[in-house]
Amino acid sequence: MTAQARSSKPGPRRTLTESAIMEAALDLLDEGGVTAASVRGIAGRVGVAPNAVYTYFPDKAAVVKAIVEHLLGQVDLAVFSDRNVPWRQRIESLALELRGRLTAHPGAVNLMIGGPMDGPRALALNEHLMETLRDSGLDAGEAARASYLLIVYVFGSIALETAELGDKPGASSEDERIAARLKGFSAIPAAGYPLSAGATAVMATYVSTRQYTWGLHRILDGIAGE
Amino acid sequence: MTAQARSSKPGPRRTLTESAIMEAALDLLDEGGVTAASVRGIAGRVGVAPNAVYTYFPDKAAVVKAIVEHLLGQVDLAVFSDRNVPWRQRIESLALELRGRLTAHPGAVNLMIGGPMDGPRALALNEHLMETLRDSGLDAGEAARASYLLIVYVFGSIALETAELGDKPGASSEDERIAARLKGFSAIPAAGYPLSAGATAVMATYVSTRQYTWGLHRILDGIAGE
DNA sequence: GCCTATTTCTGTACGGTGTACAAACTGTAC
DNA sequence: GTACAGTTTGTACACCGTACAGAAATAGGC
Repeated sequence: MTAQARSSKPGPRRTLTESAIMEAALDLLDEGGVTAASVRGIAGRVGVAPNAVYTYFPDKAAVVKAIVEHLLGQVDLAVFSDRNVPWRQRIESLALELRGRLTAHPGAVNLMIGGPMDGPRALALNEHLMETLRDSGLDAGEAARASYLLIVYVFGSIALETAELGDKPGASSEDERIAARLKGFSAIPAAGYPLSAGATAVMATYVSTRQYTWGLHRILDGIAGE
Repeated sequence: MTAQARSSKPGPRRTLTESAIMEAALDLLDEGGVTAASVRGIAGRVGVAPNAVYTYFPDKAAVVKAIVEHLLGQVDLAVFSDRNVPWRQRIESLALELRGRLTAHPGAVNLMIGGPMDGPRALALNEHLMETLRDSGLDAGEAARASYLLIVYVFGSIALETAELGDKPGASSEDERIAARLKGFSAIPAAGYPLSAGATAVMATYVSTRQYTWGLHRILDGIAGE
């Protein structure tokens, strides 16, 4: 409200910002998984004492929360609000976009599962999903349940797929993740792994976008076909 | 092979067993969540020095793994192998049984998500799911994908539902968990929460078995209806 | 009977974590 | 120049998982 609002505060030239901390944390998360993203590690990467972080965030959980919200914020919800596009296609786009954004940072996804997803971005995403489901002709109750189902599927699959690999650095692309997942499943033929008979094959399919999309279609079939 | 195989080893009278450690850990998990289930806490509950645990388990991860396998072992797979029962009904029973067993120990479920589920019991469960899906008339590839979808749903929903509450003690029954979940969502009317319009309502539905079953039916509809 | 081998448990310690507290520093405003 | 306020650091605490050496206790061989 006062006229003289600018960068005119006492104190030393600040070498730290919220975004610098978040970037460093996300880098560490991508490189070394959840174990690498310690407060000391974050501060060290920015070249600062560990406690300096607490000037900008009340605790480590707040840093995590900010990163999660940042990632969810990269999903442009406006694109999926076009009511000329059929609702199934809108949901599918959203699910694939979300998967793409989040599996690029497996370590961050691992952190999501631990804490509550109750930030503004997470709630907005939920809200949008509800809105789209309303266009499907479902009543409010069914739309709420379908939203639950879809959220479980989208986040559940990402969670299960990245949980095992979240702590291992360097497995960012889908191919690398599939390779890492297949390692240790000797019963699986090198090529065409989804067709193997045993449970090991199922474990291996966890990481394939193809399976993900198939499952999404089956869910949408189930929702629409009633 | 030798005839004199009995309890005839030197050493002091053991006050510790694998199962005593696992029981103490599970108790702490139920009471105080993952943070309470520390090695020091486990040992303290049994009345022993922390390092004594390492006589029976190589590390803490092994304790967790043993607990997970123990819980999965409580699910009697033989009951679901009756081929006279329709495959959909068999899968539904399995999913509900699993949910019941696991949501009784939210803290343990939280631990499951972190580590790989590659123990004998987990693989057997997978195998059984595959087998049942084969009876549905799907080919091997589709059965594998459907298995993926179902595993994601069953474990994903449990994971998402219990992640937030896993660290909070005393929320073991479904009613308590719903109450805890609803706390903080002021926009939700006290009764009939699934019908509220906003995303908060969807968040609240996470904990209801009704939603869980509804989603399961929609998935089975999607799988069967093609 | 003692002696010895073997197993279980304890004492202590190391490096790691998140974080609280007070002091030191660095800049702006008067 | 002096006072003030915001930023960063030094130090410390309680906790974590766990490695290592030694003590306690019991079995079998003589």
